[in-house]
Amino acid sequence: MMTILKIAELAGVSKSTVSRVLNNNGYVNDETRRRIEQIIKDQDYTPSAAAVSLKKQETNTIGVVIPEIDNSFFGEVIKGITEEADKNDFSIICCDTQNNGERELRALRTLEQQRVRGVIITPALGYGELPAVKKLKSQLEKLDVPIVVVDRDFQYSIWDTVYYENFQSGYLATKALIESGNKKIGFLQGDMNLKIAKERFEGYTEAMNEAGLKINQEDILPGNFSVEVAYELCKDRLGRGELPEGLVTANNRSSLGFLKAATELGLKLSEDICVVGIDHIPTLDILGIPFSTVSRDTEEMGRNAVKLLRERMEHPDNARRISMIPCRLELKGSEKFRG
Amino acid sequence: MMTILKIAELAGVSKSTVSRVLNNNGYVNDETRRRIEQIIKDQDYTPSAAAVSLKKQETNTIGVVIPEIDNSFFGEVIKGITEEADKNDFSIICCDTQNNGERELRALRTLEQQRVRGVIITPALGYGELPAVKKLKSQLEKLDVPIVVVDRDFQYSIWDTVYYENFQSGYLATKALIESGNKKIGFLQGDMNLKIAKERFEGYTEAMNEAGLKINQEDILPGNFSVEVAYELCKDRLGRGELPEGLVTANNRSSLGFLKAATELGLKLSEDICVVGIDHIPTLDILGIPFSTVSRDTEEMGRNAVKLLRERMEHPDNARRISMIPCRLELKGSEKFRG
DNA sequence: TTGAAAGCGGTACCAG
DNA sequence: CTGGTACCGCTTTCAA
Repeated sequence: MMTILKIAELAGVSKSTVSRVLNNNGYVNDETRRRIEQIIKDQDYTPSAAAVSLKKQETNTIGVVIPEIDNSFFGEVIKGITEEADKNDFSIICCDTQNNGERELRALRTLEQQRVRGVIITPALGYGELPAVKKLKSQLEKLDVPIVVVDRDFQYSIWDTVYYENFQSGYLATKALIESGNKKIGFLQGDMNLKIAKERFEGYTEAMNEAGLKINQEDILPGNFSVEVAYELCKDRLGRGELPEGLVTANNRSSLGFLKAATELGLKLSEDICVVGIDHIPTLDILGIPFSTVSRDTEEMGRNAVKLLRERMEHPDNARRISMIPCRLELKGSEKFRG
Repeated sequence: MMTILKIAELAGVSKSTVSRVLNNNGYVNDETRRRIEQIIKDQDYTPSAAAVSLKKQETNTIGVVIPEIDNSFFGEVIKGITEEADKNDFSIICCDTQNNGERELRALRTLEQQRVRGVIITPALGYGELPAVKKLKSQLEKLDVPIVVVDRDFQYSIWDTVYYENFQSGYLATKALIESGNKKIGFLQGDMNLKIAKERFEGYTEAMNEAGLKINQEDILPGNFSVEVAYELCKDRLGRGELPEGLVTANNRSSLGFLKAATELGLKLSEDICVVGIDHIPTLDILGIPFSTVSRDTEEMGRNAVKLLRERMEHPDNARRISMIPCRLELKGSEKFRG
């Protein structure tokens, strides 16, 4: 393995000089510089990140802690993160927690060992219980580096956050159904331990109240953002009794669970039931399945997370910032009955 | 920041002793060990990966270079990788290339700086041209660490590989259509610069020949594994002339492009055309859309990649190994006409 | 059973 | 403009 010393010897200079060339600081004779650069290139030398970090007491690595890397939503977020990180010469250490709190804590420990320069995290689910929240919070604080929380805010969070207009998304989705003439409208909830789930639901409530519409308790389905539970709830509820005319689903997984149940029950969108989902589902768009949603720019969430991190590195004492990602209605027809 | 020295001082011993405790090697008095362990725990100390790597001349980091992190296929692969890496205390540095050869080379350079212990890579597309292949190959060789190539093998590759039964997948998909009574069967190709695309197509050819069926050139669509091109080709071909009875699509993206075109053209599966896709599409399964595929265990591909890497680390001189991921037919009905 | 010391590959200060 | 040197945090050998 090449080292700075070997390069120096090949060039007949000291390693100080090579270091100056590498970092492009301090004075170096033009001719010498060229010669050294040539040797570096010939030898295809690149300095050891470990040595640099150790000396500088600072890495160029940021840790990313994600709950479901196989969920396309997070795939898109990571795409945005890597894109922006690339631009700033940051490397990404990627940890998937599968929504498991213990794996999450282990991931943070790994990132601590790596002395990452900052952390981007979407907390695992299940932080309804106070002790777990506190544990997470103290782990994050202990890292003592900039933190950006993405998508899922949590109780007592004190960090920069890339957040979503959750209330607004629930509100707009509901309103779209109302304006299409639906009156009996239900809501398939997310995990109500999470703020994002509560806010989306509140948006729904607000829209209903505003329109003077009654909320039927049996049409409020207590999901948890997973496909499976959404499916079970819908299969049960939509299989009996008087159906709601319209339904708002709390996220992309919930939408899929609903669609699966509806398909199995033979319910047709815009004929038997109307629906607006929160979060788009790329595959449905590709298939041309008309599924109305409230959408957002997911990659932008990733890019903004890195930007917030960088700004925090530069200005540690600035006030906490929240990058609010807007929601936009994308109506495809499933919000209203046909004809 | 805590260091081993501070821990040593707190414990009233030398850092050598603390090191022995940390690494659990060498003799340490039981009482002393307990005391040190307690202090480590109290201080929540964890050693700096940079310092350890520098001294040991070895990291516990593996680099992952992926072409489309927002493709659920690769999301699943990464899930498998992180899962298995976790078990072995490896950290993952994750690079997304978006199928861009230059970003790929940049990624490898980053991994070189990081002195990763091994690399798992699915090469970007576009390695039809020899110079690009050679460049990639020499970059990989230069790293001088174990390499595992996943999914896309490439010319002159000399590394351990997690590969797929591509020929077999094309063969089985085609055979399923044939056995369901289809005779005029087309193939929507992948990027024929890639071996995986050629082999899938050869499987199709073989099955057709074996059955004594004629291949119509106009039903061979020159796709490139992307949704867009698949869509354009299908929209064009299926919009005119005598339709093929059956079609095999070369990967998940191709299948989506086909489905989009079919939907737009109003073609119904099992009524107007039959189809078997290579690679499953989770969303379709969830939706209960009957779409027959030849599938594989994607997460297993990721896990096996890490396993191959580990074995190569232990036995650098073993012969090259290929972990062949089997394909299995999952018929949902779209392979045959109804009634 | 423990400690002292060298050294991993860089950076940065200071002297020349 | 260049070189010598100390040091970052840790492991490992050697001596005690």
